[in-house]
Amino acid sequence: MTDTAPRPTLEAVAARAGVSRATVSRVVNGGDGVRDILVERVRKAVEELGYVPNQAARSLVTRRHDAIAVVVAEPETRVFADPFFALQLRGISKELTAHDNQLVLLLTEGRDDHARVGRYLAGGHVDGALVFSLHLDDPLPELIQRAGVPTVFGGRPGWSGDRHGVAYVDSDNRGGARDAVRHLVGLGRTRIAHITGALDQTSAVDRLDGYRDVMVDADRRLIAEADFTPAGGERAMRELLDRCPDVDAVFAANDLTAAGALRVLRESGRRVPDDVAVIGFDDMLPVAEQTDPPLTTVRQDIEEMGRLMARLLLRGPDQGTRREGVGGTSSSVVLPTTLVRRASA
Amino acid sequence: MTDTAPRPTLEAVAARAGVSRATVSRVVNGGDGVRDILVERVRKAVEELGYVPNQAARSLVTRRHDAIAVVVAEPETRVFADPFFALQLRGISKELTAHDNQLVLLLTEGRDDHARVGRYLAGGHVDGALVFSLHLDDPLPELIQRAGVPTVFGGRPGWSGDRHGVAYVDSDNRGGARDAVRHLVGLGRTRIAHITGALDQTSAVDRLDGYRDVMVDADRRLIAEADFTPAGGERAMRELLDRCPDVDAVFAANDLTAAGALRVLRESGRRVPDDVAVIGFDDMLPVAEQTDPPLTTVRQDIEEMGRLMARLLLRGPDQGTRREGVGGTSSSVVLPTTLVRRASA
DNA sequence: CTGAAAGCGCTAACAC
DNA sequence: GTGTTAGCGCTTTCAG
Repeated sequence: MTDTAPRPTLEAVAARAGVSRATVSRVVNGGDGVRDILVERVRKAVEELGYVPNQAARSLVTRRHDAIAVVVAEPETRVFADPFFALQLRGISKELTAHDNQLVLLLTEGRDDHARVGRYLAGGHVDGALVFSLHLDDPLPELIQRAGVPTVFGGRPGWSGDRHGVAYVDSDNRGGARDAVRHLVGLGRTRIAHITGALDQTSAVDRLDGYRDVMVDADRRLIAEADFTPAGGERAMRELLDRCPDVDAVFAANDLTAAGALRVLRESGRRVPDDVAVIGFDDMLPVAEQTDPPLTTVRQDIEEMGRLMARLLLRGPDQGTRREGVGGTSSSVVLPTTLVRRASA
Repeated sequence: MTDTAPRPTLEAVAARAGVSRATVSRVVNGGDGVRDILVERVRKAVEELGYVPNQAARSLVTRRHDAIAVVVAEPETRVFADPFFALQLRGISKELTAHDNQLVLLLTEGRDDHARVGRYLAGGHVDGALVFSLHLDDPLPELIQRAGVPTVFGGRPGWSGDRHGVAYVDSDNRGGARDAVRHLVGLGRTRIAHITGALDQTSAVDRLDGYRDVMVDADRRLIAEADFTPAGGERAMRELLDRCPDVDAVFAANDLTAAGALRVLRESGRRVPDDVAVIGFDDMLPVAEQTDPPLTTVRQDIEEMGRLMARLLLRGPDQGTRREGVGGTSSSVVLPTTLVRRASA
């Protein structure tokens, strides 16, 4: 578990190149202000010896780590049941790699883990953190703020009294929801229902708000609460059918939920989209394309969200739009969504 | 991006507790051989100062990092389209956390990334690596071996001439496939087809072998090659229907493929399982439970695979079953699979 | 433009 | 048991 072969040090390279350690260091770190001849000699020595800088030693003096933590709160299995997380990670990874940063993944399962993560972040092991805060009452954001690590959140954090200058990247959930519902309206539907997501997550709340924006004085019975799962979607759809048999369209908070609704609709003998039009959210391919009929849905560019989070963090908190001041700056970003038309609406 | 507040050092704690740095160090690292009174005093000082050890300084001298790299080769989007990866990661994370190790995630997208990963691993930043080698011709394993980092592979690595003593964790793909096909046979089916996965991955090859184990002299036309995707499944199913209209069962290399096959079967007017029984592989819940009818499939415990990989790595290469010798030891593990019966077969 | 020297914060012998 | 001491490998003033 320890290093096997004793790796060459700066010293060794210096000796071989016939220069001082300082010079080698300079060359290794960008090599400005060193004569070309020496640069060449050092490069050669590095090559021959297979020298790789010792990051620990470097960090010790620079106090930087070129590493950022990605914290994923994972109380539910749900997030693992969809590729959301993986895609976001991919975007993050790409951006970090481009900036020579490492990605330290911190998965939390429960209360105990919060403390662990807090400690780790406070321990100054990383230069920043990317945090996915899934629930309104999540204690993590608080802990992290206290750890004093530059942070960007994935998805609008929902803690009460939004702190000043929290940086986050989110999809335009509300706008996307509006587009979906407007599309339904454009189809001539009048009894448009909404199956919500888990309302302790801002994305669910925002999508509900978007629905309400369009359906200003909608029948309250047209709103059924679910939790982003297929099972929840089925349950909600049954309720809906029960309360409002005349429903002619459903906007579900995500694709999984929509898939559940679809199934219940079919069972009940309704044809989609003829009798009831259905729209989902996410455009989670393996789900949206496989349903019967394929799902019309609101797409968000998940990978891009990840990339942006990383970019925002690496750029640092000082480059926001507003002037620095109380509470810092930290511009946040909200990405647009697009409606993807398939057969269900 | 740098540390903000100057954190207290061992020195500071020592001063406050009125002891030497060495004593504080001892207490911090397990505190054996220190008088209880002093332990107490040190603990208090640590608490009051909010002392957290500087990992860089520690690594510099111990040459350990308490960090392992997880390398995921990602040439295809496929892997991201299913929760496989996330589940495995979760298992790994749990085990590492339990042993106070950090998880450094390395995602590779293409050729350039290989070099980067190789350099990182060779750089001695981590104590070991967990590698998901997806394709037979993947250059990564080679690179990694050369880097001289203890490594455990996820899935049997497929490079020609299997090197001595490569540690890996895999599912019993072959056995699982056998179970599936036997189940089909038990159902009285005689024209049992197989839709393969991408045959440049050992899992696909092993599943095909399992099929052949049971269908010893099967009609060759009953085997159609696909690539683990739903689209591939559709294509293969069409071929199959074309070549052998009398097919009465299909064992697909994974659930996604099975889902595609299911769709084509329905289109063609076949009833499942009455006319054609279908079995998948993976038990990828969001897919297997959502198909119509729900999929009978071979389940593998993915999270456990991840956990085992980490355990194997942390335990070190010296504790294998065999004696140490040329090529080391490194016991590998193959996990059993179980058949999950749903409606499709 | 280059080298010498002083640590970064910690652990691990080795004395006491 | 506890303290003293010598680095781990690197960056970075500061001289030259």
